[in-house]
Amino acid sequence: MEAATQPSQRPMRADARRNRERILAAARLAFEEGGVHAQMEDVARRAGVGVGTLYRHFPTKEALVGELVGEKFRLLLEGARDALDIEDPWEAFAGTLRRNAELMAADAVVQDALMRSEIDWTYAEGPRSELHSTFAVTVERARAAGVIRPDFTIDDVPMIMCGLCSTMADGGPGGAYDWRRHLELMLDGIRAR
Amino acid sequence: MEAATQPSQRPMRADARRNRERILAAARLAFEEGGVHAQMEDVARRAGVGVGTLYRHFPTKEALVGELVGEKFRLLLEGARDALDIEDPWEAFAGTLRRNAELMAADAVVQDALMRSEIDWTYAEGPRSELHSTFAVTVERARAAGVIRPDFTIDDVPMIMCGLCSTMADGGPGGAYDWRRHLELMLDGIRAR
DNA sequence: CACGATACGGAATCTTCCTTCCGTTTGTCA
DNA sequence: TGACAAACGGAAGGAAGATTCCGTATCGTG
Repeated sequence: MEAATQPSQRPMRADARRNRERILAAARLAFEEGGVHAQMEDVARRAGVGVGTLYRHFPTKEALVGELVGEKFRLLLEGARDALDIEDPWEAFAGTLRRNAELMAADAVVQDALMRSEIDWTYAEGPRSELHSTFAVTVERARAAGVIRPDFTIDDVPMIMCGLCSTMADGGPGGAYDWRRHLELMLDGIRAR
Repeated sequence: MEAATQPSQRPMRADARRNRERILAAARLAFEEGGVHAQMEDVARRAGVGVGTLYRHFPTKEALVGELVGEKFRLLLEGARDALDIEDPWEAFAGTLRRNAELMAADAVVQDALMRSEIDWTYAEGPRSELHSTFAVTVERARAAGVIRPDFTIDDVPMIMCGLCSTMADGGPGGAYDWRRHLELMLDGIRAR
């Protein structure tokens, strides 16, 4: 979330800082809608800058997408952290999955990111692994409390989110799938019986 | 599975018929591995023909992929038909999902097809809708028997398969996801309790 | 076996995007 | 305000793939 160009150096010119924000805002918008398919030129246009400027701030499309994915994962991480304060073990677990699913539903890039491997994970690796280990605590707590099936592990979570994201992103031959229902079905499969 | 070029006309030259088969075989192979990403030139090379010949038989990549998707859906349809002969309503339902999931796992194009909307469904529409209505019978039977949750409908099935396919196709940052497990979790969520 | 009609091969063309380059503009500092 | 580095804009350059074109080779028939 800070300068991507220089690790230190003088503070970055005012217009540059402003443009960087504009670009990120435009990218959020463009990628929310079009997923990875959104084009660099489109992002530039929305930001009101030339492509050259866009590339001055983010050396490749991957870097730009990576920044957004990282941003999203930081939000997911927040969700996982908040889960630690929720008393009820099932609520902590299921509630967080629901909340974070909503976050994922909000934009298409990250859905694409979670599904296609075409994205350079290095940009979001930090938040991703931290999310993993943070939510692991909640999973363990739920299991210890006996509210989820005993064979469930934190490693099942990414898979579930992957499946879920695909139902958000797509929406078969008809209209759109009801991904919230998909999640509820899955939660019922995970809950101890 | 018959001539795509002419609705009637004279019988198609011997070498042409042979090449058509070769192309389909090569395409099956190439697309099984690479999904929609497999390239037309690659298909042609594997078939031992030039791209020109490939295009003589299938006017676009979409047409070729469509043919394969249709082929796969015909297999899925068979699965759904066989389900009608299975006594136990739960076995008929769950067993068919398992069997057809295996079929889907066998090649990547159709997974892509089920997920991304980038594919022209007209080519597989027939088998697809027939599959839908055929399996609806088994779903209804399972519900009537009280072995699946009462709010489950046939329309939930494509969504589930979509989610499932994404876990086959991808396999997150680590290796590959265990999609069979994904299916079992989901089945547990669907089964009546 | 000779002659069209068909089919073939694959280089060339077209498209779609991402990325680079460089002449111009703008912010900053003295 | 003048000088200079930093930043800008957007036309041009590439790369990857799908698709077309057309001269050549092959099949099927009289």
